[in-house]
Amino acid sequence: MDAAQIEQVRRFNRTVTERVGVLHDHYLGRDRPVGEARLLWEIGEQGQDVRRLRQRLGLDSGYVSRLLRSLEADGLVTVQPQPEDRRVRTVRLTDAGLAERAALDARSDELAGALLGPLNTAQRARLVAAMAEVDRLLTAATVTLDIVDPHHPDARHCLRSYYAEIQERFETGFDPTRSLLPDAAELRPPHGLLLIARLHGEPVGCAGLKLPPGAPAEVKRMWVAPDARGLGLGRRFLAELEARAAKHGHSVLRLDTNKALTAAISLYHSYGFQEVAAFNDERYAHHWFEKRIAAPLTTPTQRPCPDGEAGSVGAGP
Amino acid sequence: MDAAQIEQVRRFNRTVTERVGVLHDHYLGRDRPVGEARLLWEIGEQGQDVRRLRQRLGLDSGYVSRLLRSLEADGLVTVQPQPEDRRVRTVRLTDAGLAERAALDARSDELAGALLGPLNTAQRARLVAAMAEVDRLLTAATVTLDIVDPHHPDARHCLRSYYAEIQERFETGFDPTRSLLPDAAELRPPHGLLLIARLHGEPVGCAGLKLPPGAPAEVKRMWVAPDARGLGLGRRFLAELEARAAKHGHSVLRLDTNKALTAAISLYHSYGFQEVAAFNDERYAHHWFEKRIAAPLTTPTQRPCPDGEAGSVGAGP
DNA sequence: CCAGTCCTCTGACTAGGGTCAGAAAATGGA
DNA sequence: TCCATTTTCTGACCCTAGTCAGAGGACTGG
Repeated sequence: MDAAQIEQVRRFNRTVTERVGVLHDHYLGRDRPVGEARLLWEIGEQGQDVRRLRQRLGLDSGYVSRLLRSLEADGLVTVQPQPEDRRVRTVRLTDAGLAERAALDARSDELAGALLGPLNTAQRARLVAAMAEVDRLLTAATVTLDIVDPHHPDARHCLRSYYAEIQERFETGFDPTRSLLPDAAELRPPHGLLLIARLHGEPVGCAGLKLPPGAPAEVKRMWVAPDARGLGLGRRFLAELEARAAKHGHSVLRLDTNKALTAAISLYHSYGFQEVAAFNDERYAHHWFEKRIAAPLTTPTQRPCPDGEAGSVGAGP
Repeated sequence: MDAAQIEQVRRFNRTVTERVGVLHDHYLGRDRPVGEARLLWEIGEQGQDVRRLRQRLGLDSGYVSRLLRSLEADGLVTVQPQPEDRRVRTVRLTDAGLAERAALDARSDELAGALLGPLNTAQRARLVAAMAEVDRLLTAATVTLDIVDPHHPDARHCLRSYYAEIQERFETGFDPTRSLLPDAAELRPPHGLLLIARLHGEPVGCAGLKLPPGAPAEVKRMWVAPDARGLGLGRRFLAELEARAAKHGHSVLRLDTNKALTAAISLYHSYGFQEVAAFNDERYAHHWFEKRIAAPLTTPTQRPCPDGEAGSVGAGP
């Protein structure tokens, strides 16, 4: 991270907050305070629990309540207790609310149009491409990795999605009972661990690590949600797992995988794994990989890793 | 401008306002209201007139005054009337103010670092490159073109800079008295016009157009400030002049230029000009160009123009 | 069935950021 | 000289966005 990079980022921040920020307030805050507009937007067409709204926007419960009352007074929303749990209340947009939200939507489009407007066709295409890149990388930077218990709801969500995906993608389908599935205890300290990637609090990927004493560490059940692919998450998982395996004194990391997972296979290659002979008799595996790993040097989360990127459905079941 | 582009711009806006915006307030608003911080920053190390501050930040005079008083109370600035015009007051940072500004600067660096921090080396490089592109194009989009009188201070500034630059770049130097200089009347309606490009209110380029009745329109004195090159301004000038010439009923646009201005020459080629035989005896010209132009179809400022980009020192004296 | 917890709401309060209408001083042109 | 204009300052306001401390209804485990 050199001074020129820092300088460029700062210039970017200035330009963007000026240009986008000003237009943002101008277009979106036209009739309605920004807080209400944000809330109206977040409620969505389906409606939302107040609790979730608070969580997603990171707002004080009192504040949300007040905003909702204001929207209710304008006839834009209705708030009703949930039948199953009458403490939780659900907000729904009325027809007027839906119309208002649509207007907001149109204004967001206008705003975007105002940014592109003064440019010619080629410049527009370049701007949009660069924005996509910035967007993708900034999003990637907000993904957090945490160790969670395999029974945590987020973990279960990811593992279920993982099984569903490989069941569909493996040529032979996938039957969990015929695979060498690690049970939860194997992915729970001290025998191993399970990482969950979260984006804005939502689980978007998982990766397990087995740490058998006296044997190579093993990557298991690496999966990245379709929405979160292209963010370099697979690589980041591998880097994190490698660092953690090293910290536990392992000098070899290995994994097996199915031939259908081509993106994962090329990730393993590019990340420095070597294909080796089968080291287990997993019936769904076609490839076995191994990588020698070094003693830990820097903190795991900050450690840079080699360049490149790859799809992210991952290490064998 | 299609729906997918709009959608991407909106996604960009969301991500950026979230990520940059949140960090911005977190880092910069730490001890001090954002308004004061902005002002402190804008005063700069040299000091500033209150009037200019107000102008540049687009703030109410009362508000600025209040902010200044608050900074003064904290011992960060001193405000003194200008000797020449005692209505205008000049703000200068005290030593404490300079220190505070430096601290602010450091925090801006931290902020930029926080954006890059979670990424690996390759990702950082890509993010910075994409940010530079977005920055450049958004900046380009904020440049305005206006017709001004050749005697307007901004026009004089550009023309002076233009002469200074060609004097330096022409192999033989440049002596205005030996060139076919159009006088001010030729670049003033109805005989012609002079466009000034402005970025944040500062003049950053000019381009003149002669509209002799019954003869081809002629581009004169096209110049773009060094800071503003690479924004596609040269091309934009040409497109604007072409549209205006067409609107005045001209069907040919021509210009002459010096061989030292290579970037300009390639711009003319790529914009669709054909090199032709000398149509005047300008002693500083080596190349003469001509382009057939069409009747106007759409509004001049929004009309898209062919792709590409080029440097922008321009059409002959 | 009851004690503790969860969820939402209410009232009271704050800071920031900004607008508006003059007032006062300085200047410039007729 | 006098009057209009420019520039800054002051006081009186406003709204938004939020925080904090309870109150009270609804649920849950023992």
